Amino acid sequence: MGASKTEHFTDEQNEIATLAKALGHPARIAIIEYLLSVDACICGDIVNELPLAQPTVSQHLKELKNAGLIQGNIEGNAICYCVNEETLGKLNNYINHISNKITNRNNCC
Amino acid sequence: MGASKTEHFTDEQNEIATLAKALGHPARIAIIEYLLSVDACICGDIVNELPLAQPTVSQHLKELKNAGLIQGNIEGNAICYCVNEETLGKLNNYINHISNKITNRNNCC
DNA sequence: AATCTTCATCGTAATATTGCAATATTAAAT
DNA sequence: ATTTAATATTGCAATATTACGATGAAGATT
Repeated sequence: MGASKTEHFTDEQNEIATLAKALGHPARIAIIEYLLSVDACICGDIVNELPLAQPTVSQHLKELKNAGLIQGNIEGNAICYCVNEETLGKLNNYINHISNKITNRNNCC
Repeated sequence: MGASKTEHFTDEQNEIATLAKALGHPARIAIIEYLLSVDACICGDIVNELPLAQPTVSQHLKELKNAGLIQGNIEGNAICYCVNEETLGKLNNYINHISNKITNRNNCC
């Protein structure tokens, strides 16, 4: 198949899965880290930071954008990118939430 | 291609991407949520909780296991599953960490 | 021993992802 | 107007993922 049966799951489950999936590639993790490391919006030069060809980087940026994890602003010739605080915060809240639920009361594992 | 160029990224980037990828499917989010909701190790019956066939669930469990997000203990005929606190904690720490880095100082976005 | 239960694995089809070369687009610079 | 620079899109090949029926393996039940 290859297509997920998203209709059988809750909106939240699908939403979180989409965010996690968007972060499920080292290049995209690297992009997020880079955007955060410069602590500002980045116009261009993301391609130079990654060991991947320009179309590949562009594709990864697109996926991060689709998931809402980054935003891009057209700045004349270039495009300024930055991390979307709200979306990353949503994922953060979720992971925090489920992490706090772990108790492993009867720890068979 | 279809294969990620993992060798060009740091161990941490690859590790986090692997964890995120493992959570990048609603069924696997549902599995984690279910394991946490019962607040215990679950022997079997995960298949009954999901709208997917048994081999499919087994496959998803395998991926979660490979990523280290869950553990499975053989309990006679059945297998007891529970969430691996350490691994989920690692992802939680990471997301917390990068979330805290957001400042969007010159907010062009 | 034969059967049932539980879970994993195999095989396979459908689809998605990854990566890049080639090309297109758009705005700035000349 | 041409050229340059930055990014997106297209098209394609290689590989991965998702899903499930069929089958296998191993302990439990009868």
